[in-house]
Amino acid sequence: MDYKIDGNDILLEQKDFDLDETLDCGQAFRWKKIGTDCYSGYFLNTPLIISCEDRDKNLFRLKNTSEQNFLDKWYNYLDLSTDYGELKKRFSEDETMSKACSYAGGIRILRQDKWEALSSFIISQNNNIPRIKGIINRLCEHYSGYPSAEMMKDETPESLAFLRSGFRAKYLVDAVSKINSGELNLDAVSSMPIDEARAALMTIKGVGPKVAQCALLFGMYRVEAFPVDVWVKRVMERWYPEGLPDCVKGYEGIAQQYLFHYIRNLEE
DNA sequence: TTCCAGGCGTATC
DNA sequence: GATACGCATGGA
Repeated sequence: MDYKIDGNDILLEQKDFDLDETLDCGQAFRWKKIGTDCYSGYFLNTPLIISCEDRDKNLFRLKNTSEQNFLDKWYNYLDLSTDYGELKKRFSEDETMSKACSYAGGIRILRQDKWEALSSFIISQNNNIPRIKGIINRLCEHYSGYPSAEMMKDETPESLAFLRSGFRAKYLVDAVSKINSGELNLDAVSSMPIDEARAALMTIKGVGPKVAQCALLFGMYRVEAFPVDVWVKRVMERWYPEGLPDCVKGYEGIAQQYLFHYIRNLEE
């Protein structure tokens, strides 16, 4: 990771980073493509416009970003402390993983907010990505930013009708209620042993194994969490009927992102 | 029109 | 514990 200040912007040189593969791959739902290799989005309610200036030189521009903002927020959010080149090398001992890694080599796991990831993946169930984005967009427009659970304390399934989120509204309300009552503390969950953390999240109505694993992986950077959705189920049946290879051990969640992207595009 | 989407709750066995 | 089915909504 290397960067310099350029006027009001940060110029970042970063390998193993592709904006489409990282910001528009179904792990986060608030990034919008506003140009060629250019996205606009948020971490919590801090906005960012980021573009790739030179693909050969791995050069990215974070617009209107102070050095402090970059180091305090975006360095962590974009997971710049993790060497994905090293991970891919390790994963590539396995033939299928090797193909998946070279197919979408610019994937990174975003270190998202706990509540935003949990609530986003509650909304994601039995739903498609464009509609998930639409629902989250309506939520953020209504609240002028992504609302905390505290801000949503008075919501009911009826008051959330404007989201047009269908049967998922009551699940959001249950999550809000358990967090505000203190029955569930996401900071505490994030440091629990993985099985315990998953079980705690699954006390929320509408949170099953898949949503819990996504909340752990994308909201709490628990990279050993392995969400199995319809696509990853196909991956497992096709290539790993005996289970995942040893070379991804401890980083199953990151491997999952490569595999998810790989099989989705393979079957399109 | 019917089918499906980064699943889960419930009923039934 | 396994399996079948309904679920809100909207795009294909």
